[in-house]
Amino acid sequence: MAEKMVMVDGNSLMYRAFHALPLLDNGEGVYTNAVFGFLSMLLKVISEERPTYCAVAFDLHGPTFRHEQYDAYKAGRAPTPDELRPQVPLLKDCLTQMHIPIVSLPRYEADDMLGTLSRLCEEQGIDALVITGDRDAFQLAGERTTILYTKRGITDTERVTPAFLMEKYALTPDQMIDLKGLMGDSSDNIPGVPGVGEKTALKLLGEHGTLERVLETASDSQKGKLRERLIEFADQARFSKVMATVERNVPLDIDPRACRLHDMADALPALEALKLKSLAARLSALPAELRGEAENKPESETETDRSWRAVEPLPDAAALRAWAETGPFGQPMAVAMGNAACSVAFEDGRQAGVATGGDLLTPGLSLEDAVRSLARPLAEARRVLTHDVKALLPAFDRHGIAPRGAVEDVMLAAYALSPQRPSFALGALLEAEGLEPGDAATSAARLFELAERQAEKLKADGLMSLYKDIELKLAYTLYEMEREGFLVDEAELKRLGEGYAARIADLTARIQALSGGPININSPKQLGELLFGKLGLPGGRKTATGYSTTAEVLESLADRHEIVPLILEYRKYFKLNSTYIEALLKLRGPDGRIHTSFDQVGTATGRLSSSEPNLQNIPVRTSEGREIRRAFVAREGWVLVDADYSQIELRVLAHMARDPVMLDAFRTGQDIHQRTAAEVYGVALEAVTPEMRSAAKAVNFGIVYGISDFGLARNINVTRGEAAQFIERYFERYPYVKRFMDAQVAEGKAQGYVTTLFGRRRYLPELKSPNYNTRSFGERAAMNSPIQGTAADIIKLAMIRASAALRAEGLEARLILQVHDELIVECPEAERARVEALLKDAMEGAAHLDARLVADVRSGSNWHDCKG
DNA sequence: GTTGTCACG
DNA sequence: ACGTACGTGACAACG
Repeated sequence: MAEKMVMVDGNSLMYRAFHALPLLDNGEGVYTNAVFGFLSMLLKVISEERPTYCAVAFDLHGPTFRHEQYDAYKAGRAPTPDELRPQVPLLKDCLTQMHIPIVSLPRYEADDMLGTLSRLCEEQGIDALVITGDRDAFQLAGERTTILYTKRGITDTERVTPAFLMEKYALTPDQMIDLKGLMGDSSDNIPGVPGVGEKTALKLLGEHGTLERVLETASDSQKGKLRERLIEFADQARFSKVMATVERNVPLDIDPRACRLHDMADALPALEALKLKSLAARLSALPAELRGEAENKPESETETDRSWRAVEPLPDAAALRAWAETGPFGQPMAVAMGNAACSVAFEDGRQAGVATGGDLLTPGLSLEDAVRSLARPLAEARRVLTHDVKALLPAFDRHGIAPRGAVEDVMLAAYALSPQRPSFALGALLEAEGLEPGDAATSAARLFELAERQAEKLKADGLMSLYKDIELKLAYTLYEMEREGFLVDEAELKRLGEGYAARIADLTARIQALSGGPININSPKQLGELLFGKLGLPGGRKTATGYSTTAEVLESLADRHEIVPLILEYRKYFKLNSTYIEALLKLRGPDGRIHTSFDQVGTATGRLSSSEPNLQNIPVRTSEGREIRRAFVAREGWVLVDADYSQIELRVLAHMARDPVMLDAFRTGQDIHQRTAAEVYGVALEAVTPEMRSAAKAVNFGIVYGISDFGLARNINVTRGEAAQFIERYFERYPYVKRFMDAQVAEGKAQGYVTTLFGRRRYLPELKSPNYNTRSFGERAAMNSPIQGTAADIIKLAMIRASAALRAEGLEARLILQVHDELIVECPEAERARVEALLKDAMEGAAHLDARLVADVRSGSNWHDCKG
């Protein structure tokens, strides 16, 4: 049977309890009726439902994301009665004593927190029971989520499930939102459509399914007063639906599994102090396992805290080996290893460290020596702590070391905790956790302490899974990809290079002739002087040092002088030759393959980067550049299988914003840019012209980047005013997207960071900057990072899945490259069909979004031919 | 080492 | 009144 979690809307249940019971007091004028009613109900549910986990969510006062746009909201809310208000802290104190987590987040309602917690439960296979007197929560009902709705008082309850809703209203949980959007809700000050009540709304939804469809079809399928109202109040209805939608992606720092019931009896003194004796008795009467006594503690409290004692630097390799292999204090228990140092810890808590490699404290001991010396403890230790495990794996491989114990990586942990650090060097990470970095050996020994401190933070911030299930696992896959490399056809590369060189020589001669003197075309300074000085072309001063000569500027001047197109062409070929042909030839290894390095801790958003060479920016956009991909080949008898996600960022956006229009476009397999054009221009899909689609596509990109009218205007060559109108129209058609973007910025400001679907954080101090530009940048990053970062999380999961699946199937196929939304596998011709299917499945199944993931797969003998 | 430019998603 | 699309890495030029 699945585990169960009980989660309570604290404000709602307290309010119900307060009104259901007479004003009890403890004999000293302290009212306790709401506390009593609340806890009474909670104990009853716990004893009947026998949950493993429990949490209570409270609203904080002040405006919330969902209602802040609507001034009337605050006015409509009845003030908390004077007799109730002081009971809130009393109750919270009791809950704290019972070790039941209290969940609160500024600017979010309890509903949103419960929506998020129940979603987390669903994802982790936990049944959720939501206790609330708020019908808004009905939309949360699902396969694993049941609402225990307190109808009147606190004893009269209803179990609300999807089946219940279907029977009672003939609606799905999602349609409950549409219902409220149409009929409104006076208690929440949601306007809905005037004149449309429950009856009419149910009838309309029965006919058309969604609020959007009801409104779209109103002019055709309705008549009279209703038709007019639906048309007149369409926007109000859409807005009402937005307000009625419970947010299920609130950035909670708490995980269901951290809410395990334990030691509830600790609250007995607090209950007795409030003279709530009968509650105390009922609590004591609960079966011990429900009170969570003994072994039932949450993970964080069951793990034994090890304290690592004195560091004893070792003199040399021989001594290290002696320590490691004979173990003067017993068997090694853990080994800590970085690029410049390693240390060994023993059962009795003693440990020793030694430096290796570059900053030699121990002359003559290389990383290689250290790994060899430590082969046995590395293989057998219960725990191997590393700094940058990917960099250590080659040495592990060379010495046949496959650790039996858990391998950890403090660098990856640090990245999960906070991706933008000045340095990921071990010393810097120690300092970041308040530890003194010493010499290399001392630092290595302190890896133990560092890892403990990081683990606490990872748990507290809900980042443990991101670190262990994504980053740590991915490091191995990346190592294999780097080792595998990408075969490059040298002859093809040289052939292409000769062609480019000829074009460059020809263009250089013609440009020199036209310029009337020698000029280094690669010098922006000389080029600016020629174009805007000698030739007198109109140049807008753009850079700090002189005229701008970017392709954008030159293109606008292309018709003014015949030299300009030649310069553009020269630039293109020069770039291709120097950055790609020449660099790739230099970096080809003895095996004829290019082994890029993936940086796993280099970006602010969670993406990877690639360097020496960067294989993530091999040309593709122009046909001349794309030719370079012909040189990236599969070995004889093998093929490349290349799969890329279709519109992953917009799908992520549709999912995170839960935008019904965008989700509909993806669910029905529409061309998303075409659909956007139809929405924004207000025309039928078939009436969208290529120009309209192209503009809409630019807006979609802009949205993902954190749009500004200026940026959009520059990109699609319209005035700023026109761009602003475009954006306004867009947000009218996609109000959920608007709400999502506003929420990201607000959340970033309130918390200091924004998060991806998998909890990855990006801290954005820029949001608090007094400087407009800095702050604006922060706002755009707040909108973009959750999207770009979630897409990055997803493809990382896909890589782990694909790599594991290839191995499990016993295939020779190997993943060799990732380009943000694209994965490339090299495999024997005979495996092609299986690999194509496997790769597609691994990518599409990496996450379950409301807009499902789609990956397009192609194969060929070279990278160029893998494109349609 | 910084700047300008341009390749990619 | 301000001045920007998000995220990267590599090259040549120039101080």
